[in-house]
This record gives sequence, C-alpha cells and structure tokens, in this order.
Amino acid sequence: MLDAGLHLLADQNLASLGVREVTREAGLSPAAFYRHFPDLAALGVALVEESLASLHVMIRSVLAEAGGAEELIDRAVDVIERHVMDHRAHVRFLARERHGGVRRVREAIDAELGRFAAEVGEALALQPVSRGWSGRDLGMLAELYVDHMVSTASALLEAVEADPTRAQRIAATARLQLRLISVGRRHWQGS
Amino acid sequence: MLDAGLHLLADQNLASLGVREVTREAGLSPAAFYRHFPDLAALGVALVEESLASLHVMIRSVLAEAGGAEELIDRAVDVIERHVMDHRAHVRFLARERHGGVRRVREAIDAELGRFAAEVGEALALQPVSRGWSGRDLGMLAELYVDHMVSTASALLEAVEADPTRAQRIAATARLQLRLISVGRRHWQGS
DNA sequence: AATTTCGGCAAACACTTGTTTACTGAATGG
DNA sequence: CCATTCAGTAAACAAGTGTTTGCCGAAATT
Repeated sequence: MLDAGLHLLADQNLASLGVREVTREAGLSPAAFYRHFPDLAALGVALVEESLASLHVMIRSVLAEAGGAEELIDRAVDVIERHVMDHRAHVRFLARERHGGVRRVREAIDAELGRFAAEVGEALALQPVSRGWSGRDLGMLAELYVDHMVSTASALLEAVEADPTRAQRIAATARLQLRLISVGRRHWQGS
Repeated sequence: MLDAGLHLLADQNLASLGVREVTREAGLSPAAFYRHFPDLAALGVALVEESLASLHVMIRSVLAEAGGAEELIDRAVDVIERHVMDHRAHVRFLARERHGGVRRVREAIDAELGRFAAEVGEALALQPVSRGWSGRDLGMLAELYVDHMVSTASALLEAVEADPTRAQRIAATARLQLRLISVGRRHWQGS
C-alpha cells in the first residue's frame, strides 16, 4: 500500500491523493485502506518515516568519514547524488510535501529535518576547524548545511528527470558553494 | 477569481483545488471559470506571475542600495522579513507549488527564479568585492544567495504563523549565515 | 443604430469520491 | 480444537466533481 501511494505521488501531491486511487493502484478494495490507516495523512507520515530512514544512514556515512575539507565535500556531494538517484521517489515525496498542504506531514518532515541539523551540529563540533565556536554558531552552520543539502537534492532530482547533463552542472555548483562556505568557516571570527 | 484561488490555497495545494471550489469562493457559477482560464494550471501560472512581480521590486530595492557588507545583510533580511509579512499568501503559494504536483506551474516558478539568480549575479559583478571573479563563480554565488533567500522566506512564513518569537530567531540565523558567506567571499581564491 | 464581443447564468451529463456496514476466510494463539 | 484476531471483500450512501450546452443582458465597436 505504501508502495502504491509512493508510486502515485510521483506526479501528484498528498492532498490530492484519494483513498480509492491508492487502493485501486494496490489492487485492493477501498475498505481495505482503513484496515491499515485511519487517514491519508497517516499514510503520509508513514512515508515520511520510510523516506528519512535511508537519509539518516546517508548523513552518518558522510560525517563519519574524516579527511580534509576538499575530500569531505566531494564525498558529501557524491553521496547526495547517489542517494537522489537511488531513492528518487522518496526524495521527490519529501521535497513536495515539505511545504505541502497536509499539516501533519509537514510537521513530521520539519521535526525530522531539525533532528538532522542537530546531528550535523554535533558532528561539526568534533572537527578541529570548529575549535572555539559557540553553540549558536555551530547551530547556524549546521542549518546552513542541511538547507543546502535539501536544495541541492531537489535541484538534482528535477534535473535528472529532464536532462542528465544538467545534473552534473548542479553537482559542480554545489561543490563550489560548499567550498565557499568552507572558506568562510576557516576565517570565521565568531559572532 | 485570482484572489479567491489564492485564498483557498492557504491550506490546500493547487493540485487538489477544484474549479467549482474556486467559483464558489468567488461567488460565481462554475461555467464562469472557463471564460477566464482553460485550466486550473493556467490560474496557477497567473498566480505565479502575480507573486513574482512583487518579489522583483523587492530584490532590486536590496541590490540598488550600496554600503558595507554588514548593512547590506541587515537590509536584505529586513526586506525579506517585511515581504513575507506583507505577502504571506503569495509567498506561501510559491513555496508550496515550487515542488508541487503541477508541472507547468513548477516550471514557471523555476524559470522566474533562474531569472532572479541572473539578475543577482549581474549586481554582484558590480560590487568591488567581486573583482577578479569568474562568471562561473559569480553564478554559483548568486544561486547560493537566491536559494538561501527562498529557504529563509519559507522558514519565516512557517514560523510567523505559529510563534512570532521564532521568526526573530530565524532572521537572526539568516543574518549569521549571510555573514559567514560574506567572509567566505572575501577570502575566496577562485576555482 | 446595429452588431459583436464579453462575462455571466442554470441545468444537465456521467463519473468519482470517502466512509460505513455486514460478511468471509485464513492465520494465530491458548 | 476452538476462539479470536487479521486482512480482505461487495454493496450502498449521499455528495461532490469537471465540463458542455444553450441562453441572456450589458458593454463596446463599428
């Protein structure tokens, strides 16, 4: 049923999805839906969890790896690129519903994204470049990274479905931007 | 009719909007809709144009102003804050439909945002800080700024509807992030 | 003054929708 | 082996849907 929903959400958004539509796609009767979810919103938050589970392991795999700034950036962008390719449907779902019309789903995504930022913040604190940084500054940097990741992922997704060469360009731009932020980080004097 | 649509899109997205719904809200008969638009998608792109007209003047008012980096940042964030407050419905519409389920609307928004980035890029080229920068680097910086603006606006909107004190925090974070980028800019060695 | 366009209406068409109800067979657990 | 939970069904409900059609009055053009 989740798969059916995800498949339909490829070119639709949750608010316009119908119970009957989902069950039809899943090859079930309409009533069967209510055996599993009270709402379509509930199906939505289930999909959020499914989508972010894979994201979590991705983030960790980037942060765990040590190394110079350059390698870290290259590796981060690579991982994002791969992730978008391998989980297109989930990424599209998240991008679409992050500001979508269903409040509960929006909140679920936002909460999880906040947890990401916190996790990134902790990892940043361990890097030598961050010596002397206040918690506030670390937080704002973490948010900047997370937002940038989300933007990049969305852009990559849109590009890869239209014109794969544009995806390369977007990845390259993302690397440059991360490099710029990295430079800013090295010369940061605190707020 | 546009107003009616915009009003309904406060807690719904375009894909789930109905012709009858719009005409009912506007106090007209269903058939009247087709006198003005062939599609709901057409109404959507009309709203896109309406929404981005005001954004355009906003951007210019920031870029025109000269001054030190600090004042420019403060001014930019102030203008965004004001804009979000004054055009909540339009901003929400853009945030929601940017990755929404209606292709034509998505494309309209993306195209216009691209034009923004180009405009910002030209303005950046004129600033003394950018001496010696390649077109590519200027472009990536412009995109970074535009993406950051969009993220900030979305976050502000979400916050201001829930808890106005959180909006202050978001604005402060945005200022810090812009400052960090600004530092990176000053020490950039080219790509 | 005549004609055409414009913006509006009511009614009708054939569907699709969400949700509930009563019912059924299979798996599961005591 | 019996009872219960689980996951499914068909049928029915009232209500809402997009779109077309033919019609009408006012405004604008000629």
